[in-house]
Amino acid sequence: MGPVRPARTQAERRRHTRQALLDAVLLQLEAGESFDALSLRSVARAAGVVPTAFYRHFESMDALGLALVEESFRTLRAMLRDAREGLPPEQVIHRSVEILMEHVRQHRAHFIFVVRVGYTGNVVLRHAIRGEIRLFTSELATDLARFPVLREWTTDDLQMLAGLLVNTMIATVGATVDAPVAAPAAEAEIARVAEKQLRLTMLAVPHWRSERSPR
Amino acid sequence: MGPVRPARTQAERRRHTRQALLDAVLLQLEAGESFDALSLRSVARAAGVVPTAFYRHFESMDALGLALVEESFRTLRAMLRDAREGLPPEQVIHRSVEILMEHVRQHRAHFIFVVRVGYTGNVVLRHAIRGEIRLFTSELATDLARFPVLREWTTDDLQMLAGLLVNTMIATVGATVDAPVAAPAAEAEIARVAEKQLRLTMLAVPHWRSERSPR
DNA sequence: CAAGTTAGTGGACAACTGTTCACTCGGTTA
DNA sequence: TAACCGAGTGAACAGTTGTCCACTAACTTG
Repeated sequence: MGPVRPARTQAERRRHTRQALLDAVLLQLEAGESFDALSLRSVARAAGVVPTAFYRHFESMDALGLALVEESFRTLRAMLRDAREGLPPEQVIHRSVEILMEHVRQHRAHFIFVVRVGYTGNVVLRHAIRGEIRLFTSELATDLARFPVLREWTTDDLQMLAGLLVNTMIATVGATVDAPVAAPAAEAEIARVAEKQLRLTMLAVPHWRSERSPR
Repeated sequence: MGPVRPARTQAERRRHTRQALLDAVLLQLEAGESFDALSLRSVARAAGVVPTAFYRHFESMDALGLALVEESFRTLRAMLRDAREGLPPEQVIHRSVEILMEHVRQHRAHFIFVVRVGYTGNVVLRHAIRGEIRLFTSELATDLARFPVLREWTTDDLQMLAGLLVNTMIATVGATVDAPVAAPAAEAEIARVAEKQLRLTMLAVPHWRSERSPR
């Protein structure tokens, strides 16, 4: 069965174990562990590496967590990009939910990480994630501004609307990753509700009058 | 300064330490710790009791957590009750948000517990909390059914709407307990956004046509 | 008041934790 | 090729953890 050490160059080897550490955490999260309950040692062990080797890559579990925040939000932004283009103006909502569910299925661990750790006790990670979510919301607000109905909305109102939509998304993701893996019926039900909620929200848009610019 | 052992009867004494254990957890949560990172020993220590005494009251940290779920949702239901009565039909929304913020201020630890642990790795606690939230949502749906505009809505649609409102509440609570304690400006801003979001949501209500009963 | 019950004690246990240190040994570079 | 560098090793550390056990002493009950 040949040598099992495929990483030849030193840089390759480094990248490889680093990723093994990150993946080890994601795997344990997916298995139901809580991030703050993970020990450096268990992570190293799961990555097939001795505890001391951990420090060659991250100075602490927090640092590793921050790396995961980056990695996860790369995924989230890719999703937003997918949603941005190729959205038939009718059924924007239906397609958006489809795209969301699709991404959750494909990057389950990343979404679990964001949705779980974003509410954890760990202050530094929680704030990092909440900050990224704020950014994410702002990006969505900018996207929304392109819709004709929303063209005259104030930035403040757009943020408020984007926040509402993101809340719904987060709750949807939370429900999805909580449901058993690959349970199409449960997923479909969750998607159905999410779609209704988004439809209802958007239904209000034409009737909104901001207090701030009441003209 | 007299004797510091005010619990005379055995039952009193028991109740007293039990509550001390619960409060110790709430306090540590409020201080930023994660529930799954709390150790039985640290809790006992903070309650001023030896580790073995813990077992006289709870067989595990999970059991203690479940007790906290109960305690917390007693608070939440009290809030719902407060909101149910004495809501001037105009400004229902404004008052609801006020009541919510008021309760969060007064029972901060309980809300922190629900909002944090409801997303934690700990499966049994997470499910317990999510179950309670579902119940809570259903109660809200029932309440909503009393509003004239919603009288003809299907139960399914009412649940969907209640879910949307509860999502907004949860997000609002999350933001509030994340903000520094007693920061009126930050709180006011959060309340302002929440109110807008609820207003927007309710704005859609008169225009909603369910797919299911399209008459 | 004597016997019984029980909340809380204190010591011990093996297991696990984060971090340190001196080390090996293969890829990199001068 | 020789010196170097750095990813990963392995042993050791002091501290903490959950749980077990025999114990005490104060409240309760016959």
